[in-house]
Amino acid sequence: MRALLCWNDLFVDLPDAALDHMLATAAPSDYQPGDLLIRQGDPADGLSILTQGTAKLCQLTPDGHQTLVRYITCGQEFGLIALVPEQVYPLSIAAVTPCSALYWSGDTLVQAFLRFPRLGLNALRVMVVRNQETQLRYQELLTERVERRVALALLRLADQFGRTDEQGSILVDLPMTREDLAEFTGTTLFSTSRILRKWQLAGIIEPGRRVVLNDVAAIHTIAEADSLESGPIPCGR
Amino acid sequence: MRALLCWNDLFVDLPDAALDHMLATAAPSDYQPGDLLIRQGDPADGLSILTQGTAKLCQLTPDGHQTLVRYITCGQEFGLIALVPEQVYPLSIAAVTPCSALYWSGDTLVQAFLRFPRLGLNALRVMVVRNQETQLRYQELLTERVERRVALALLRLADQFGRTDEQGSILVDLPMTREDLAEFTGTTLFSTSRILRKWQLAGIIEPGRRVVLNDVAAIHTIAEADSLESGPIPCGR
DNA sequence: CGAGTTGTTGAAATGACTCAATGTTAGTGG
DNA sequence: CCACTAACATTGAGTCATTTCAACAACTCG
Repeated sequence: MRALLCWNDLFVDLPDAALDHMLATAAPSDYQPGDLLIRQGDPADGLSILTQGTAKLCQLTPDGHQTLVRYITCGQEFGLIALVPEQVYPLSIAAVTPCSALYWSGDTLVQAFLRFPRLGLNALRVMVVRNQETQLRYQELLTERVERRVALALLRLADQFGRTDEQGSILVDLPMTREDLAEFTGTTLFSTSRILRKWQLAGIIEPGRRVVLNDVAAIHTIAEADSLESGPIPCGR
Repeated sequence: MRALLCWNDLFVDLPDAALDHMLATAAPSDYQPGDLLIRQGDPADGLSILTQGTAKLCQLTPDGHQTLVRYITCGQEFGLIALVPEQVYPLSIAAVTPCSALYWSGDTLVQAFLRFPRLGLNALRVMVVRNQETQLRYQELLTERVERRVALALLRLADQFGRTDEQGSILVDLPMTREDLAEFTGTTLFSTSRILRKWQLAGIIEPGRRVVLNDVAAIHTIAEADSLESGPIPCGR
């Protein structure tokens, strides 16, 4: 169990006393697929760590647009915003597979942070890195076309959820609809469908609820350089 | 001088000893317009606080696209990434007006953070809030059209740099070209030019290197609801 | 005053979205 | 285990916002 905590950078290099304290003050809970671990708009009251399963972070814009911020898995924390007073969760988190989590209330946390300075430093590092990632995605959205963004998204998901098989193909082990992908990359389900289909015809991927990447190099190429337009598969045929 | 530190949420509620320690270990420096306070790609070696002037955070993408992340002014910190080992600055910071800054090296900082836990908590809060802002902008980019994004950008800049005059107009006191605005909102200088011109003809703003918002309410309307398309000014005429 | 930067504007090209119709898959209950 | 249903995926045609590119006008700063 203690090992579990160490999966998260939050708990790196903490004294045993701190880990014990954290474990002792944690409250466990379980969720079924579809359950909300966090509801957007609720007061941000605590931080959690996923100990099992996969969940997705969804954000609903004021005008009703749904966006998929990212997926989290075992060992990843959520709700750091509870460290800031008077805040509200800016997004919902929904279980994709059955999930378990450990929970700490905001007060417990602030106490722990003041008692174990290292914890604060770790949390800060986590947030700094996360913000950099957010910033990077922002930049991609700003400058890249849809096809490239989808490629980047698949690579990212492969990194997080990929299982390589004997043939070197990577299964992105995560049930995901075209619409999920669209919300994740900032496009429409029609566009993702078309793009995935094109890549399937090119033999680069096997589509389905769980995508298989047959030719990761090709996707890298798309993500970083030119699209397939100029390649062997004429567009729209 | 101590008051200066308190402008930043980093130093909220710190004991006097901590403030004194921070002041004692700070190194001051000055910059002329155009100077780089930080160069993208350099090793992230320290954190600073602007004590004077305005600077812009610019990020260059691998494919050579320039983006303008945000502006910072007096009291705002930059370089928190130096808290994470082995990092590189992900962006450049350039002085827009003459600037002064206080600087702390990464090592100094880590020591200070471990010695004054409250500092870590504060920094964490700053980063959590900043990440939320980044996330919000990401979402806007994902779901909003260019015109609305420009409106949102102007409102944000007015918030940060606005000086209200007798007539209730707001001067955004920040020299900014169309291209800056374009890099800031993720569009082209042509689009920002057209949009600003349209708003000028509608009497909503006075364009120039420093934009004046005559009718903030109208911009709010554009930012939140419908564009002017359906309004008194026919588009493209 | 003149050279370079910055801003404006039009026309054409286009990537992506919208919408509607149709096909496919997965999961449910008989 | 099969049939049925609802969710998901594909595809085409039409549209539109935005970009691109080119030409020119207006600043502004030595």
